[in-house]
Amino acid sequence: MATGRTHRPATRSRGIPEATVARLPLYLRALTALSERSVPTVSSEELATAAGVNSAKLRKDFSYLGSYGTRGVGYDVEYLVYQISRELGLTQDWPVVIVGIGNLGAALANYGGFASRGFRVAALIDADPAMAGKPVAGIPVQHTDELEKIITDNGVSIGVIATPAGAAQQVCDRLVAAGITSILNFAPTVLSVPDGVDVRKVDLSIELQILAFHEQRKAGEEVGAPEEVAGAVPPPPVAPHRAPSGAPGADSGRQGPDGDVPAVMPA
Amino acid sequence: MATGRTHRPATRSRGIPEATVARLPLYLRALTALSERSVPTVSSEELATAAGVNSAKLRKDFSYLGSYGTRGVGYDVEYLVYQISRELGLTQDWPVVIVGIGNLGAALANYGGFASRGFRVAALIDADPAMAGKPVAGIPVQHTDELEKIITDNGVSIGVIATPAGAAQQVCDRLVAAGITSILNFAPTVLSVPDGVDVRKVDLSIELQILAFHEQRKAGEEVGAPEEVAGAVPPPPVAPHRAPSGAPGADSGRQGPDGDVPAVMPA
DNA sequence: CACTGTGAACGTTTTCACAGCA
DNA sequence: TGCTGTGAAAACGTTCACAGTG
Repeated sequence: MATGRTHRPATRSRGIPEATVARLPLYLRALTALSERSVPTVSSEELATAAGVNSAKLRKDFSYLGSYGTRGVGYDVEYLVYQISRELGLTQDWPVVIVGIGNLGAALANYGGFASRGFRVAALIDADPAMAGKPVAGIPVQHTDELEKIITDNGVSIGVIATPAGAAQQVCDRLVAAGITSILNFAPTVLSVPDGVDVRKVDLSIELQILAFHEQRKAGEEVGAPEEVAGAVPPPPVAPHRAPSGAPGADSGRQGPDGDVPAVMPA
Repeated sequence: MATGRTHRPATRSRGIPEATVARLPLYLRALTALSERSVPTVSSEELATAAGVNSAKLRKDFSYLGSYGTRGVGYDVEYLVYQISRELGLTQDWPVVIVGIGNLGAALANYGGFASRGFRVAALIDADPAMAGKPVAGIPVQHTDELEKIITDNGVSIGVIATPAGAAQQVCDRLVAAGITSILNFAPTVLSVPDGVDVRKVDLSIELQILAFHEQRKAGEEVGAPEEVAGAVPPPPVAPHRAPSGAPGADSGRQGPDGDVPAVMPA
């Protein structure tokens, strides 16, 4: 999952559950595809399949938005596209700044999926003076010094952080001070932000680690017993006090420099 | 959240909850940072703060792994690093292939966070013959024709898909046929895979859409009433049958070509 | 009749609060 | 005393199953 919120505990008013909100973009994607193929209506069953969920869940989700379907028929594709877009706030366009134009930042700048939804890359910002002025995805990179001015002048409220981990909190603080209230963080760090600022994070290596966990499980099962993989390692029995110093493999491939830092490339 | 599983409904045996598994990498990252600063022990409170969760959750999570702490003291950093690494399967190294070497694929290939955990980029694969042989991040790109051979020869079980959406399912099928059992999907499509294959997805534009939703909420609240933003749009009252054709703004910025497809660049 | 919309059952995750131990 | 480990409660999310309706 890749999800770090910062939210008032109980959302007041006609609250749509977080889990539902997180699936709306999925439905929207599936609906957009249907719309392009000029399909006029879908059943919850069909749409659910296209979105990779089950139909009960989809219907429950839609029930939070209102009654947009027709019993016996299904949902009108165009109408639903519109309703979901509106609910997600995609009927307006959102200027976005990307900070940290390394490999990842550049990839994000070039990513077509942003523009096709309501997002517009308003500026690219990097700390490296040598990058200043260089165009990436047709947009000239600007220096970090300009950060506050860029945000104010363009009325930007969403920022993307693609810097190395070491720079992320500092960049975050400046973004927030400049008026940003939503942050998408690609740097492998926990950002601390004041109340009222939303942070979502995407951590590439975390996703792989979760896969590795399940992969390991599978490997274990193949052998037969769901037992600890035989010949693994002697886990220090009770008191772990001084145990670690000798824990075999504990330090194996864990090279010191590099550790957590690199987001992709020093920005 | 970026999360698409394919799992046996109820995990048998000493099952660690999915939610806990998803947080282990977070704890590991925080612990690794402490380890590098030679901090010997942490309390659940400190570690929780560093990982961005609350301490009750962290202690519950750890309780699924076993009793690795010392009451009145806390957790031994090195020992916990080892235990969590082992639980996640990071004490072995995992060869990984990346398919689709566009901007994003290249960024992933260069990403330091993979190597620093147990992951090794075993091969880069792209459909473009012109890319074949070109080194990216020091690794020569190989042509898709070699896909099956690469996977078999290297015993790869984890694949990363960074192709455009249109190619993703096809690539996925070949990966699975070749023996891959875990996939990290960056293409904005739902992949269908047989049982026993895990898929996790990361969709950059979905994350932004979720932020936009909350951002819109904030904007609405500022004005005062948690009511529908005034002067929004006339939602067709009851029967939505023919409504969409005229739904204002429904087709606003939604340019036809581009729609869902571009993962970043035609691989 | 085929479908949506939804209460109610169920399962999972989070949080609370405290007993138990070093 | 200061912490962990954990039952029990509460919150949240999913699934079931069917009543309601175009």
